[in-house]
Amino acid sequence: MNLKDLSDLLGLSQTTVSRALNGYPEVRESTRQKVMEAARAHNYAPNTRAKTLATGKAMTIGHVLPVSKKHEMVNPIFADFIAGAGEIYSDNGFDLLLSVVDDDSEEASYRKLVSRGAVDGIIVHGPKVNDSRIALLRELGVPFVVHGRSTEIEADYSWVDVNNTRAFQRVTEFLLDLGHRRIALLNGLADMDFATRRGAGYLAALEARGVDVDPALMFHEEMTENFGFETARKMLAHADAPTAFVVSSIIPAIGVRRAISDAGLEMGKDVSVVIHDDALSYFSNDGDEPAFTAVRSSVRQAGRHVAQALINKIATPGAPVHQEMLEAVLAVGRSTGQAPALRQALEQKK
Amino acid sequence: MNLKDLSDLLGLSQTTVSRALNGYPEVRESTRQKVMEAARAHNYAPNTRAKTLATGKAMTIGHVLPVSKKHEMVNPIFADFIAGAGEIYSDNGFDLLLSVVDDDSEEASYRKLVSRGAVDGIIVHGPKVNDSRIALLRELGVPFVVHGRSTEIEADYSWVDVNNTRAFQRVTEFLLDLGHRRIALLNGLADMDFATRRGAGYLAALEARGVDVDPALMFHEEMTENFGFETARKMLAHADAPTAFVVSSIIPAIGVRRAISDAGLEMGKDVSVVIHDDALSYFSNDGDEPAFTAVRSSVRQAGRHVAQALINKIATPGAPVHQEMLEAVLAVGRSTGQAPALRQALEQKK
DNA sequence: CCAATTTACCAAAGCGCTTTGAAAAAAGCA
DNA sequence: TGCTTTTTTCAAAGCGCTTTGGTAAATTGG
Repeated sequence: MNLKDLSDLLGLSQTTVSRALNGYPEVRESTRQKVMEAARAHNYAPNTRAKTLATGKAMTIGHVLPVSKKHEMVNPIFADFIAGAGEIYSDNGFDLLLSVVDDDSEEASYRKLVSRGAVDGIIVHGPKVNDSRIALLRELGVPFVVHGRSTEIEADYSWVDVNNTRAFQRVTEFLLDLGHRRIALLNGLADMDFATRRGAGYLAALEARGVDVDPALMFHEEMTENFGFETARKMLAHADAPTAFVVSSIIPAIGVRRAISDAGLEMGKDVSVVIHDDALSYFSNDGDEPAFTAVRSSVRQAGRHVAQALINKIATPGAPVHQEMLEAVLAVGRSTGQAPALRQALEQKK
Repeated sequence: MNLKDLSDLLGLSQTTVSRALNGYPEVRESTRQKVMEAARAHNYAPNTRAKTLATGKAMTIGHVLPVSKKHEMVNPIFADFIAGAGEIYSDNGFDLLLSVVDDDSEEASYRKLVSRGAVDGIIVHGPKVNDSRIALLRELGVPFVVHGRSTEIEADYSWVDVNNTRAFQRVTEFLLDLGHRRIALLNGLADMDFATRRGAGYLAALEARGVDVDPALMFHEEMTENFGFETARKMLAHADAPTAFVVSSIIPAIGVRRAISDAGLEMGKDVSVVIHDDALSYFSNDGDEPAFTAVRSSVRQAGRHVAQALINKIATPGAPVHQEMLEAVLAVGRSTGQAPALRQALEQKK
C-alpha cells in the first residue's frame, strides 16, 4: 500500500492525502478524518526512503560503535546509553542508525555516513584526549553532540558530560577523610578523555592534602572485571598494599571485590573501595545501603540529554552550542570504612 | 556532491558514472578508472535514500530493543550481540536500524518498520514461549531470523539458538556428580523461551538421577546482579540451604558470589556455582582456570551467525529456513567442588 | 570496402513521496 | 444576481539515484 493506492482508493489526489496525513491546514476536517481512517485501516505508513528523499531530511541519527577485533571489547555502558537516547528518538520520530566499525576505520565511517546523506546528525561516543573526530565533524558540517568532552580541543562544540574531575576529587577526599593514605586508582585507558579528568581529580585531592602521589598505584586499562581482579590481587599481595581503591566503573570494581575476598580480607573494613557508578540497569547499586560507595550518574539519563540536544541542534541550525555538565551524586555504601591504621590508632585511645 | 555534479564534472552521463561505480561491464576500463578516481577525490558516495528508493532495497536490518519504562532493564547481552551482527552488516554493506520501543508497543513497532519500508529484514531478540512476533512477521512477509526459538510455535521459521536444554542438563549433572543434591536454579523470567528450556534441562538431570525436585529452589526473575545476591542471601540463611546454584548468567552469578562471601562461606568449597556464560567482553570468564564453572557460548558469535543467516535469506527469498543449533562448551572453573556432605563422608573414610 | 556485430555511451523513465503553483468549488458581500 | 474572496482540491515538478531502451562509434568478417 503506497500513497497512490491509497489516494486512488479514496478518490482523492496524492497531494490531498499527503497533506491530510501530515496535518496541513488546507484540507477539510471531514476529508482528513476519512483519510486518517483509511490509512489506519490499510496499515499505510509513508515509505521512509521516499519521504526522506523528498524532504531532504534523513530523520536518522548516526551512532558509531567502534569495535576492536583485537581485544574484542564492547563498551558496556553502550546499551544503557542507547536505551536512553532511543527513547528520545522514538518520541521525535527519528531513527537510530548504528554503525559497527573496526576502530581503525572509524573516521572513514563518519565520512561515509555524511556523504551518503544517511544521517542528519551524529553522536560521538567515548571521546579521547584531543579527539580528531571533532575537527572532522566540523569540517563535514554535520550536527553532532559529544558524550563527554575532549581536552585540548579549543573549538566550541556541543557536549554533555559528567563532572568527572569533581567526582573523583570528592571520592578521593572522602577516602582521605577516612584516614586512607595509600589509595590506588584503577582508571580507564589513558587516552580516554574521561580517564584523564578522573585522574586529575584524584591527583588534585591528594595534592590538596599533601599526600604523596605514588605512580605505582595508578593504573590505566580497559575496564573489564579481570582488570580489577588482577590489579587488586597483585596490589594486595604487596607488603605496602593500598588500603583503598578508587575504581572507574562498577565492572572492574567487581573484580576488585573478588580479589579482596580471595585474599581473605573484608571490603569496607580491611580495604575500602569507591567507584564511579554509571547506574547500569543490571547492576543496581542503589537502595538504602548500596554495595559500593559511589559517585553515581546515570548513563541512560545522559543518553536522553545528548539525544535531545542533538535533535534541538538539527531543528535550529543557527543555535549556539549546547554544553551541559551533569553532576554525579556521592552515595555512601558498604564498601568504605576507616583506614586500618586510623582504626587501630582510635582503638588504642580507648 | 551528487551524481549529477560528478558526471557534469567528468563530461559523462549519469548513467555511465553510475555504471562505472557499480561495476557494470558496459563501460570502458579507462573510463571506470577516471570515474573511480574522481569519486574518491571529491568524496562522493551515492545518496543512500535515493539509491534505496531506486533499487527498492533498503539495505538495512531492523533490530527492536524493547525497553520497559517500568523496570528500566536493558538486556546486557544486547551490546555484544549487536557488535557481532554489526561486523557482518559492515562487510555486506547493510545498515543497522535500531528501534528502541516501550515493550507494550513492540508489535506496532514491527508493523511500522515494515510498512514504512525501512528495513529488508528483522532480527527477533529474546523470544518468549509462544511468541506472537513470529506469526506477525510471517504475516507481514518480511524476512526475519530469531535469536533463540519459541516453544509451542509449530510453524517453520529461521532461528539460531544455543542448546539450552542440553547445556543446563550437563551442568546440573556435573553438580550431581559432585554429590550435590539441593541445587538451586536462578533462571530468567518465566515467559522467556530460553528460561523454559534451561529449566527443562535442569529438571531432566534431576529426574534422571531420581533426585526430588523442590520448587522452592527454582527462581525466575530478571537477571540482575541484585536478583542473584538477594536470592542467594535468603537461601543461604535457610537451615536447609542449597549446596549449589545453577545460574542463568554471569551477572546474577556475581550477586550469588557476593552473597556467599557475605555469609562467610567460600565459593567452590562450601557452595558451588555453575553458570551459563555468554562470554560478555567485559566479563572474561576464561583462561586456564575461569572464576566460574560454566557452559559457555559466545553471544557475539551468535550475533554473527544470525546476521549472516538473515542476509542470506534476503538474498535468496525462496531458500529453506535456516535453523542452527550452537552447542555450549562446559569449562570447569574454580566455583565448583564436591558437596560438603560428600566431602565429609570421604574425609571420614580416611 | 561495406554490412553485421560488438562496444561505449546516453536520454529519459521511474522509485514514492512532498510541495509549488494553479484551478475549481464554495462562501461572502453588495 | 454577479463579483470577490476564501476554501478545498489537483496536476506536475523534483528529491538523487538505477535501469531500460536506445544510438553512435568502433570492430569484425566476408
